[in-house]
Amino acid sequence: MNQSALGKELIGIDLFAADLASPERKSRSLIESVMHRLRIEIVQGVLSAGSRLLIDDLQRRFDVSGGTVREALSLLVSDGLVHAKTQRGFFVAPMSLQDLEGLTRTRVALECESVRESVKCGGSEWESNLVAAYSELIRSDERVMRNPDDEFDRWEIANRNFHRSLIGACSSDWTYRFLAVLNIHLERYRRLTSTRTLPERNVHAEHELIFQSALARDAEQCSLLLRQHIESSVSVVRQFALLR
Amino acid sequence: MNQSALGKELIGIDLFAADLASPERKSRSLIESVMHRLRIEIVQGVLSAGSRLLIDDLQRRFDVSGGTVREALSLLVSDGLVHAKTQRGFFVAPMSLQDLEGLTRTRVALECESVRESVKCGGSEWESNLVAAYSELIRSDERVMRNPDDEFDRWEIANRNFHRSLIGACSSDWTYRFLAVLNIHLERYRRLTSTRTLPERNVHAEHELIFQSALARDAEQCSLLLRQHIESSVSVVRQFALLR
DNA sequence: AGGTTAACGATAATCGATTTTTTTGATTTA
DNA sequence: TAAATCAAAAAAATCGATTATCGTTAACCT
Repeated sequence: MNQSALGKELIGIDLFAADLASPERKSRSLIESVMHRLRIEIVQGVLSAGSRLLIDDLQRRFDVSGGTVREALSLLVSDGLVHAKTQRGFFVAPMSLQDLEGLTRTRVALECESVRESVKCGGSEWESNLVAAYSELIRSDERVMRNPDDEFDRWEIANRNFHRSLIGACSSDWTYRFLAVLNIHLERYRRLTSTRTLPERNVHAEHELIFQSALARDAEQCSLLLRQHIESSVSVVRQFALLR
Repeated sequence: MNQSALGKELIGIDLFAADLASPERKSRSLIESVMHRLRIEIVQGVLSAGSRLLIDDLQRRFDVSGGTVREALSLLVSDGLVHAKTQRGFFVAPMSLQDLEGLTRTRVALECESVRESVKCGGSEWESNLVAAYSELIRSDERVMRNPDDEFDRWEIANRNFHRSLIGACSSDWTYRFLAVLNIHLERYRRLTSTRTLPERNVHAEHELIFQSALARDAEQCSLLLRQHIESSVSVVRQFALLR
């Protein structure tokens, strides 16, 4: 990665959406630990969208003081998973079809523009990273076909890495940051479609076309395919008719 | 505005970058008040980029408890003005040329894509809002020529409103949110070019062309002009050669 | 009955003190 | 000299208790 540090040691928004539960995420403080646990519970839907986050409850549940809970929640406001209203507490960010569409449109804007730039100005390092990420994704594709339950999480990581390396050449820390936020929210919607079965539509084929157009340095084509790829994954979720 | 509430009452990121000091910003809690004051000091450079934010100092300076300061700082992590590192405190977000470029690239991606959509699908409401915002901007242009010092802040607001109404038809809450974050950071860079004199290059003419192409429903042209407009405003700041 | 106020329980906000952790600077050791 | 050690000093993290605010219900008045 040619990126600057992007403050791996900074706390706040989560840059590694997919591997939420990865083991090496050792928390160095109670605040961080509570923040992390809350994030998982929100993304997984244990704490349901829109519901209130009562300090007292959480304080008891996590066996920490109120202040610690409040600070963890305040930090979670960063990635928009938690909303805060003055004098009336914290809430899990609500979900809605409108929100999902906004999420997607914004992702399209950022990711498609970035891939255009990357394809144009990506060097050999970008190219080899991309190739590596793609072949890892294919391998993961096969594995996940064989036994979906065990491999799904790893497939998601491979998928995310592929998307990241597509835009790896040109995007800024800010773009990364925002895409990370969008991703963690999108993951929340994906988990709503409970069944972790692999999508019926041929994601695999879509990836292949995107990959090839990137290598062929066809920026416009690549961007277009990527847009369709992203947008079509919405319609899958949309079928579940989220209310509001 | 056709937007959903976008939680005006939510605290966290600041959606009204320009009118930081506007009077009706009554804070309903100490946390909010401290957060607000800190935000102003950071954007204005009173607290310099990269510097440490010591709890003890701030606690004394604002005459509140440490916990209150910590929570205010944690909330400021949302809009990236404050960085937090576990067990070693809070910092003012650093500034660098690279950061400025990333900020700009990301803004271009979001704003240009949004304007494309808006120009395509904007209805009469969008159009009349745009016309209103533009004419207000012209009026502000004139006023600010006459006496720059007094009117500058108001011009910035008019300018921001013009940009917002350009993309008003189609963009999502997420896009708004991100653009607000980018804007407040860009404002920090603008203030670095101390002199609040109006830009030499003809911003006025650029705005006019953008406005006209929007009304003419020439999405591509409008997007292109907007891109150039945004990018050229960077080079102004760039001259000041921020180090690091 | 309709609306206003009063009181109370629940919850958020805030503080001051205490405990950990990091940083610093002097001293020792290889 | 450079690295390692260790003991304050500084700062962050955390807690438990207190205070302020909100929402709801009950009493009250015309």
